[in-house]
Amino acid sequence: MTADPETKLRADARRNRDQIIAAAKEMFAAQGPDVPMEEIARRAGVGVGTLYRRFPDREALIRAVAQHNFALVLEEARAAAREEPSAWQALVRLLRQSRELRLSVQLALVSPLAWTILRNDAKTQEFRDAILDVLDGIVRTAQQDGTLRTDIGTGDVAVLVSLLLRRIPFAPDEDLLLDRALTLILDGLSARQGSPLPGAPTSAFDLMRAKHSRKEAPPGCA
Amino acid sequence: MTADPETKLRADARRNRDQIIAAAKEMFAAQGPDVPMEEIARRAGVGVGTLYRRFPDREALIRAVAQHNFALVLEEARAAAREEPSAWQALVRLLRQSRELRLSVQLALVSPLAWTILRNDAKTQEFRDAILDVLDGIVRTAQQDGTLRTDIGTGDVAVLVSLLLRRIPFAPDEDLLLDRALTLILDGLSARQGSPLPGAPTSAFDLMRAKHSRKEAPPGCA
Amino acid sequence: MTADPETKLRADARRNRDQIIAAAKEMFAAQGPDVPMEEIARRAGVGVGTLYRRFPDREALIRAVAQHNFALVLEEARAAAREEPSAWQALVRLLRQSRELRLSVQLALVSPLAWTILRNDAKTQEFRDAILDVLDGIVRTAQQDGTLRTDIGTGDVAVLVSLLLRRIPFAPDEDLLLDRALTLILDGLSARQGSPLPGAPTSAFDLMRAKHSRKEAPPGCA
Amino acid sequence: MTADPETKLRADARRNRDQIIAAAKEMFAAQGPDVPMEEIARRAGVGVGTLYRRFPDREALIRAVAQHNFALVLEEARAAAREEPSAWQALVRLLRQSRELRLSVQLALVSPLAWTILRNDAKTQEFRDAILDVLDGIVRTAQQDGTLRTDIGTGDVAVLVSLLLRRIPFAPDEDLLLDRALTLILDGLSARQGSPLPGAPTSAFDLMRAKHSRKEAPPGCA
DNA sequence: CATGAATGAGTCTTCATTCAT
DNA sequence: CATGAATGAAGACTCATTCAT
Repeated sequence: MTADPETKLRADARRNRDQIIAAAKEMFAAQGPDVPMEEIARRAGVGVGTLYRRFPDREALIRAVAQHNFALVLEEARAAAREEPSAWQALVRLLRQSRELRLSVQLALVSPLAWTILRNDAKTQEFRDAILDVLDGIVRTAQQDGTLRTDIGTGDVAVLVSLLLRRIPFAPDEDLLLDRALTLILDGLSARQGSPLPGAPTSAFDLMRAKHSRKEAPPGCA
Repeated sequence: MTADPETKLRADARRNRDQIIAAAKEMFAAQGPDVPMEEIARRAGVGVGTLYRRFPDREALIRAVAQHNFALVLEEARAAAREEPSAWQALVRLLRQSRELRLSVQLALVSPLAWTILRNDAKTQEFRDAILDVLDGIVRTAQQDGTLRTDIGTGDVAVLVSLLLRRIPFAPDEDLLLDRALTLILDGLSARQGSPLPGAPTSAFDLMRAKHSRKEAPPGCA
Repeated sequence: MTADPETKLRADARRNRDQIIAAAKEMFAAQGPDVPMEEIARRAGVGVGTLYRRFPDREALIRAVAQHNFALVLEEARAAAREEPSAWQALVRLLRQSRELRLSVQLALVSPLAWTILRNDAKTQEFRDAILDVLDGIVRTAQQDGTLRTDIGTGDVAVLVSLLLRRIPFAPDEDLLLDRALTLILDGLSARQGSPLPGAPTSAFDLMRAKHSRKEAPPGCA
Repeated sequence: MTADPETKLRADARRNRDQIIAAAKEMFAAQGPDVPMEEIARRAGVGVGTLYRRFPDREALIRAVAQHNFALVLEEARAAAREEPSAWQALVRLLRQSRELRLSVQLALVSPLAWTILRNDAKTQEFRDAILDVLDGIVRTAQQDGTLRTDIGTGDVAVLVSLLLRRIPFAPDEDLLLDRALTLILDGLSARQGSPLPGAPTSAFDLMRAKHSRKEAPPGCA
């Protein structure tokens, strides 16, 4: 639909671009978003010059990596909605898959720098909204099916997703731990029960609202 | 009970030390653990030299801030265990309070650098273990009271705590959202119900195990 | 025959490298081995960055300068051995030339820092040994010719060489003074006479032995 | 004769002063004249404040250490002249002793910084001249005795002394090596023989001349 | 007076970005 | 168009010196 930079590139140039994004993704994951540009270039097997030709500065690279990741998540979400027999199962898969995407996504969430950059990036927001859209469909259907509590909204689910994307400090066997946490959370989501929740169901729109307050630093920034 | 470096310091030196930690805490929170040392010094109202006299390098400062924060959390946990009428309520308070400590704690969790530093810091580990100890008492009591699921362990609860310590990307009204998430999670923890969980209850000890594998980089590091 | 780092460099890079070494040599001589890197860079007509690209730190630069100098001395020694009609004359020329190399060599001998660095540098040791080798040939021949005392060894001569490499404090007309000292010393070396010497002739090997005790600080270090 | 700062000091203050000079002498010898002032203070067992009360800055400390050392050398020279049966033997002892004073003196000769400071220090010059004076007496007498070559002057001897004050780079068994070198040099000095020397005998005055060109940087300085 | 805390200027070193080859 | 060399600004850290306790 959109993706200009991905089209119209000579084969080799295209390959370079992909290698750079892959390299950056790994290094961002491992060392945070301030790894030296030169190291990214080296890992990608190109010179710095080439990197800079493709991405004019670090911000552009961060944006590109984030978009790339969000696109994968969106793909996954659509596949879940499409392929799973029930909305609840789609939800389960989504939460679980998201966790698997953790390693590639979290990079973008980790640093206040990246945070600010992405908050102001239109394309990233579009992806996010598209993902929320898909999630919204799943949530509503699950609630109609009677499998999901009706006192919650898509936003609430999104929040839980985002929590599950993080690393656990110092933990051995992180995967199993997160798997168990996921199950506990799903139990909290199921229709069977109900502590009263504070506030009103948080809609997808509530989260999208965020984009109206562009240019803001993350809360807590000086 | 308290650490050595905190005692036996001339009055003014002591005050400086405190101001530096406070300043670092805020700036780490706002900008991540790589804010210029000079800015921290400025915010603390001292010269860089003073900062370096007290903390020989950035690592030492990060450690000090982390220890300071963990001490607060431990204090809170003990207060909750002591003052609340039931273990369940202690647990609820703990989860909620921890969330309030979020801003000060997360700083330490955010960067791969900080991660590695703290993973290898003995004093930090001691604090963590002490906190897990308190939590362990609460969890066992709540399970005996029949308010907490018995197929989970202290470690599982700790994981949920740590998840709730994070920021939510792009979210407006973060506090309300996390409050709702907390409630959902508590519902998942309550004794009323039970999806089968993968693995066995994760004990406090399971998490403490981590300390045996010192010196390791965070998983994902190259 | 020549070192690796000197080859395969783009023409301009190579020129820069040479200029940096020349500049460092002069400034080390004039101000000691702790002149600001930036001044060296300025004198070489490059930015600091360039200097650091070529020599990762001060130590590397010191090593490079020392190797460069030792290579010159070795060249000189070989020329003397090759071109002079007698071994004695080669010896005289060597002692005299060495004195001329004083300005460039002494820099490396002056500071405890440089001392330690070079003592642990393999390439520097190789050069030193090669020089001793040439000297050894000259010494033995001169002794067979009956022009050089036979109760001394190559090491003894080397010691005298190294003494003549130094500056004389506060002296006006340093060159003439050293020239006279050199003559006096040569008189002491000539076969004509002989006070008994303490110990046995010091061989080249005796000096090379030093390399077995690597990593040692200069005698006198705390 | 002169020494004001050494008089009129309370006993403890005096002891402090001595300890500081001793500490500085050792550290200058071991690490060069730019060791941190604080380390000198620590080794002397006093606070920096005390050090600075006694010596307003590094230069003053360097001067004090140098004067202290020169005073020792002067003492030695006088003792040699007074106690030895012949001038030649006094000369031998002087050269040998000087070598023993090496460790304490060389510190002052090592760095271009110290060099410049001392060259401009009147008291240091006085000491040097007094030493040359004593040496001059010895030299003249030895020449009259017919034991010392007459084509050399006191300055020539002084140059040889100063050469023997240095360290030998990388050498094992430095002491024996210098002992042998000393003997060779003495052989060059003895009256028995005579290569023609360049220039004229260098008098003590020739060396003293240096003080007329105050404020000059060491030859070779930028 | 002694002490050691505070200050800040001075260096080293790194890295984003530009540009010649 | 790719490369990697050059640049210089920015930040870490040290240490001489001053000054409050």
